[in-house]
Amino acid sequence: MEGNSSGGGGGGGGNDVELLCKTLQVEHKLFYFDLKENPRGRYLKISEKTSATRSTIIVPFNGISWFLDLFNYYVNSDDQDVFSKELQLDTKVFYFDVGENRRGRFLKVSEASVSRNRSTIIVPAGSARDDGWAAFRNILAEINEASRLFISPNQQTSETSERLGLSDDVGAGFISSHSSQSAPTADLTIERTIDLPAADEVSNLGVSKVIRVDQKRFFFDLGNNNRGHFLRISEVAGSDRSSIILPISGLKQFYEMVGHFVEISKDRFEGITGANVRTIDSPQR
DNA sequence: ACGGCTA
Repeated sequence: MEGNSSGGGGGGGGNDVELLCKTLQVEHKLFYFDLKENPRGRYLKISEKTSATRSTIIVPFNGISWFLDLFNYYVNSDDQDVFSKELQLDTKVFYFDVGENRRGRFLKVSEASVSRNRSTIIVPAGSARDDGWAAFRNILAEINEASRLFISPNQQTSETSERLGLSDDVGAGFISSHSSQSAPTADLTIERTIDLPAADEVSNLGVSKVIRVDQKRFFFDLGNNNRGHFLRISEVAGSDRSSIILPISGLKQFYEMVGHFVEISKDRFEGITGANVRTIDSPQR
C-alpha cells in the first residue's frame, strides 16, 4: 500500500526531481540511492531491493554527511567494539545496530518518524573486511561530494576541504560512552582542515578551521580585501550559508563578548547538551 | 542464492 497522498498529477512516484541516482549491489541485495529535490528541499532516498522485498528510508539532506560518518565508524571500528548509534535529524530518528546470524554480520539502519511506519534497511557487512559496508560508505561519500555541485556556486568555499580530515577520527562528532563526563564543552567538536592544493580556494590564508555543533558547521577563514584583514565566520546548515565578517581590529572585542556569554550561560544552561548523536548500549558481545 | 529486522 503506497501512502502517496496525491493521486493525479505528474507521474505516480511524485514529481520530485532526481538529482543523482546510484545503485549498489551487495551480495544479492540491490541498493538504490536517489538524491531528490522537491519544493520542500532535498533528501536522499535509499532503497533496499530484494527479489521479494523493498524497503526505503528517507534521509534529510543535511543528514547525508552524518550517515557517511556513521558508516565510516562501522567500517573502521573493530568488530567487537562497535556500538549502536542513534541519529536524530529533524523529526526523525535513525537507529544503527549491528547484528549477526548464520548469514553473516549486518548493519540495520532503521528510520522512525512520527506517523509513519518504521522502515528499515539491512546492509550486509560483506564477505571480507566489511566490504559491503565500505562500498555503501563509498556511495555515500560520492553523493556527499556531488551534492556540493548542486549548491549555488557562491555558497561554496572551504566546505570542500572539510571532509578530508575525517579518515581516522570518524567518531569526531559523536559522544562516545567512554567519555561521558569530560569537559563541559564536550559537545563542541573542532576539526582540522587540510590545506588543499586546489587553486580555487585561495582567499583564505591557510588557517581555515571548522567547528561542528549539532547539524551546523561554522567555518573560520582569515581573508583580506582592500579594507584590510578580516575573519569570516560562516554558518552552514544543510544548503544554507550565512557569514559574518569581522575586521581583525575587532577580534578581541568579539572574543571577550563570547567569553562573557560562555560565563553567563554556564549558570543558566547547566546540564543541557546540544548533541544529537548518542551512543546507546549493546556492544555486539 | 540467500536473509537478517518488533508491526
